[in-house]
Amino acid sequence: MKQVNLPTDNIRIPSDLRDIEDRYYLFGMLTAFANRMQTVGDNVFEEITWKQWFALLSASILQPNPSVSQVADFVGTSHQNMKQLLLRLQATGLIRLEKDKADLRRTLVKLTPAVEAFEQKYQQSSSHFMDSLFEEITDEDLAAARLVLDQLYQNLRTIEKSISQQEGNI
Amino acid sequence: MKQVNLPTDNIRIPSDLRDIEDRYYLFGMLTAFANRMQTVGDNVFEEITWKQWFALLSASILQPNPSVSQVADFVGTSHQNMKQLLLRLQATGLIRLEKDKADLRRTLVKLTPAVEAFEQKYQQSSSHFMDSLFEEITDEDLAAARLVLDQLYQNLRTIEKSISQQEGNI
DNA sequence: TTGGATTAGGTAGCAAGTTACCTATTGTGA
DNA sequence: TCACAATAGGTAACTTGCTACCTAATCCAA
Repeated sequence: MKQVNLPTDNIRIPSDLRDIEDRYYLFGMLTAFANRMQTVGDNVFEEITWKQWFALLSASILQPNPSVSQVADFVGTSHQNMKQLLLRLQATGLIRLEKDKADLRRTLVKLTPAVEAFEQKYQQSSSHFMDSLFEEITDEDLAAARLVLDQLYQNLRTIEKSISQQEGNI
Repeated sequence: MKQVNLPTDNIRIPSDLRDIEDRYYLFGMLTAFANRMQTVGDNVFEEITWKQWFALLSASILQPNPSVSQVADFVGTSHQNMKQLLLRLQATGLIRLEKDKADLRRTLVKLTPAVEAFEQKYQQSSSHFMDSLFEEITDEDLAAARLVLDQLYQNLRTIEKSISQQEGNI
């Protein structure tokens, strides 16, 4: 049990909570971060939301020609949700959804040339945003945090798989 | 630091995640983790969702008598959203929403005695879940990751405030 | 003490997420 | 080759999240 400083400005933390376990603290921190990240991130771009930007980034990482489900898996959401999100993204003209002629089940996510202009438009502001977000965090800190999060994510995937196997057995 | 370029149709994409800048990697990891955490977490409890559990935990941390907005701020969501979530939580009987007689604007979040039985019911499975999630992560790792996430969260709050100030000036 | 600022919350509309269950296509082994 | 499993996605109903904008209660300073 260690000392905990809960990250809130306008909420007084009762002293009996100093003993929260680090694991739960990390947990709450990740949840609150994800929640607030959406709010803040939606202010970075005019045309698209923060989640749409992350789907766009993911699709670009997975080029060439990822399917809807591949992007969904990369982002960590269901294919149903990703499809809806990608349809909205397609409406902005940044991507194009195309049936794969080689496998009629798949829908491919293709980036359009509009992405280049989009990227140029936000190059400065997005890198400024990243600089602000990672201010005072060194490369060493980052690398250390990355190791822990990698392990955490791997463990989560393991749990996820054991759950879906259980359900498959019913 | 490597440059991240959002690709157009004719730009080659790094196929390996290790080529991505650490900051973007951490970013994507946090997002994917939060997404998958909801899916996995919803399997931990029968009666309530993962988000509802986190709201319940937050309300218990903020006792005595936090308001809806205080819980919302702690969790990192809007008060409108938190109110809806707490209404569903109230329907399960674990909390009670009450007008504050001393300040008629506020709605207080009170835990009911049912929480105790709830905690007992899930004591084993939830601690087993935590053990699985943090497997092979040492206390030192945890502490290191926590320092980074604390700084990251603090930076995010700073950006959040500068945004709301900008909007206030319009 | 009154009038403006602040704070708490309500309403509405939409984006993003889930599970459950369905169809269609593709892959595979007897 | 043909039945069946696996894969990709569609539909529906629901929870969780947001912003914009509203009212009501409280606070505070002239």
